[in-house]
Amino acid sequence: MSKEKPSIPKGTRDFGPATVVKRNYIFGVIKRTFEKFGYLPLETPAMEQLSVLTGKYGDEGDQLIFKILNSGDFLAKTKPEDIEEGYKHLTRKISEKALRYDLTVPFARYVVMNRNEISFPFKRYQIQPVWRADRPQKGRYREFYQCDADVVGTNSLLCEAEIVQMINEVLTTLGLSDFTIKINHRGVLAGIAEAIGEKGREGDICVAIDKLDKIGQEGVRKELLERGISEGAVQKLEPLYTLEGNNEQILDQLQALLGDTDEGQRGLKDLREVWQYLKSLDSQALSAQNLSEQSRLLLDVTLARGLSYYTGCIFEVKVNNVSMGSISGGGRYDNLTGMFGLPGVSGVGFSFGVDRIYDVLEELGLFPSSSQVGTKALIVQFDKASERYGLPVLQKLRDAGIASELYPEAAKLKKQMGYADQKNIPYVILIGSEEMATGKLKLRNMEQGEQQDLTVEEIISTLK
RNA sequence: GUGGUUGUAGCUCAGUCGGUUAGAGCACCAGAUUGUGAUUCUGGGGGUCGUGGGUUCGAGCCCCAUCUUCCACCCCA
Repeated sequence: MSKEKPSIPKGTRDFGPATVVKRNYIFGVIKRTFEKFGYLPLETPAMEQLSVLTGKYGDEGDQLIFKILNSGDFLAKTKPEDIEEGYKHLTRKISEKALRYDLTVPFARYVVMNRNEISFPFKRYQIQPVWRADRPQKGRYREFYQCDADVVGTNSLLCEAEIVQMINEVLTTLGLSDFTIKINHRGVLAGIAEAIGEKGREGDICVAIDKLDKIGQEGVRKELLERGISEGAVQKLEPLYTLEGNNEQILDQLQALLGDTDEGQRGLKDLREVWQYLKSLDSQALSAQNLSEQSRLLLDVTLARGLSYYTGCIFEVKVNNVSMGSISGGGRYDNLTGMFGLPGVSGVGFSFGVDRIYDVLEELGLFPSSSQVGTKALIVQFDKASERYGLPVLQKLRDAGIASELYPEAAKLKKQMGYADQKNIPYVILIGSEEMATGKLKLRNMEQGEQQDLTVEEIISTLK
């Protein structure tokens, strides 16, 4: 092998300065909103014990966890028989750590480890990358950021209502107006399964009906039958796809259908309570009208979500009229900490997918110019004398809060001007012998190509 | 994990049936212009054709493997 061309792993990306600036704008909006609702920041390690992560995301999820090979002689404890027992067995022998798959499970782990120091309800937000050994696709990366907000230690459905409020606030602040917050409840799904005579089969039913908008009613029917749901049950299920009316009317219809199932009862009661809270909060999610949906908050009985730890309300957010999957999702999990030996702590949370939001804002041209930062003025120098003269000027500009730089060498003017041009610096200040003599510096406006002779103070007041 | 797709200059892409020295635009560098960028003109540098094998007198082009890209599925932010 001769010179090796450098590369980065599949599904990962470098972020150039322009991209980071825009991403930070999104992070900023999300952070400010979370903090406004009383959530505090938390960070956890990039890697967790493998045992903390396995079994929390289902079999599919376990396969997508990036495992970290034990350091040193990772084969020291293995025997030839271990290989024959298959990769799952072998994995436990050679890997004890893994990259985090999401932020919710590490959060639950943190809560359990710090249960005595935390006062409940505990509200935290967390913005960090997560890793999935998935095959990359549009909007799907192997390393991506999640922005989670969770609250544990209360069953109150005010939390669910506030999640709706936060989603609405973040997305509208980012300039999005046509999006749908879908909400459903695991209890409703369980109640449906029971009401159609397939109690306990909601898992299979969910996976199938979740695809309704993609593969259509016939496709779902086929998949349900393949999964062993009876013909009669499928027929009873199908009227649910096309429930008519607004959210409250749908709730009433569901009441009639599932009212006598315990789980259905529980789900509907929760959902009604969420609506009640949102009404009292005068929520925009109830009042705002979308272009493409009748309501921004939409009760959708076909929303299922894969993660197996959800037990109550579940959410998913879709921006309408863009080619992008969901940009946010979450739900209530009653027993996540129970897996780590702390039962009886209910939690609810959700997550924004920044990478997807970025792509959506880019597609819709919604990044404001104010989200661009950069140098405002470049001081051009001709020689040592002008550099010496320029240094205090530079400091004065910075003291005045003006982002500025002095070109660090007496390069050709063409080169220095070109530098300003390329970095999109709007003003250039020229300090030559004439300027030093008069104290009037040349301020050149790079967009208009005009320049005027001004004192440092005049320049500062112009640029401020 | 399954099926397909992509890779040629820093970037976007041409490249005929397998045939001599692989091209263009943009970008970059230098000069025209010793105190003025973006515009104009002139010149210049830059390629192991993703990588490794194979077929052939001869491969950017055909075959195999591998990596990467994008897409569909599974699943998901």
